[in-house]
Amino acid sequence: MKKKKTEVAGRLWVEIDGENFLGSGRVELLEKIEMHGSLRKAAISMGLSYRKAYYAVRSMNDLAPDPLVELHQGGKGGGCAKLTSSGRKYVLRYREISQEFVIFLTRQSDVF
Amino acid sequence: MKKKKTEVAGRLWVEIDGENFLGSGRVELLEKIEMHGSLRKAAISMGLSYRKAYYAVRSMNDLAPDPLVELHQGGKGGGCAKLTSSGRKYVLRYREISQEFVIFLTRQSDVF
DNA sequence: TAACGTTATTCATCAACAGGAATAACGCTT
DNA sequence: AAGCGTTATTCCTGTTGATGAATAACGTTA
Repeated sequence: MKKKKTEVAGRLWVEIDGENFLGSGRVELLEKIEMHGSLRKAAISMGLSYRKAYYAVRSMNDLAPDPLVELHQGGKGGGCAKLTSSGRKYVLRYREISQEFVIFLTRQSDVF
Repeated sequence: MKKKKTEVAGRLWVEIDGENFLGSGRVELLEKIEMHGSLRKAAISMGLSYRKAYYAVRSMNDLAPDPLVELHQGGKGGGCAKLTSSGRKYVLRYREISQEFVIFLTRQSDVF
């Protein structure tokens, strides 16, 4: 008989007023935006369609009290996307709870 | 400005060999099976199609070392479905980690 | 052996989602 | 004023998943 590997898995996200606000995908997108300074390049770099990325940013900005991303069209380079300080804070906070979650899952897996 | 309610949410499940084994829906199904002694009645009672419930039981029995549910067709009453002692143990274990998870989420929400 | 209510399985259909294509809008640069 | 590369938006289409319908298989009971 084959040895079976059992583990407790899960997903974690943040809701505002019951709506999806932040998950691992969106956080990764925010990180890529900071890295590239462009929404289009950020989307492409993580294999995401531009449209989906755009709607994600729209949704985050609409839900939060302050926008996480500033979008500028036109101008030098055609436009740009910048993470606000508020956006950076959310990324940091999400990374923290994400790490706690990994620890939680590991502990639960051990005693299953 | 409207007050916004922010909270950390999540889903939890158990995998065996990387495949979905137990989640909240399946556990509820197991409880209903124990309650009704019939897979069909269990499915209907929780607004699930019989087929989906059947495949769920199939999947669980196939993945675990021992079956969680015994299915008998024909005979008195047309057939029956019974939770095994192994199945009962999984339900209990899942309830435990599920409670821990609620505590975890509450704590994370408080400090977000 | 006919009836019964369940388990077991296949099929067709419909809706929701994902994704790409195409294009407009924008503002700085030259 | 033309060019550039981005942001902003609409449209269409293929795919996938969910769902119900229909029916076979089964074994006890009367």
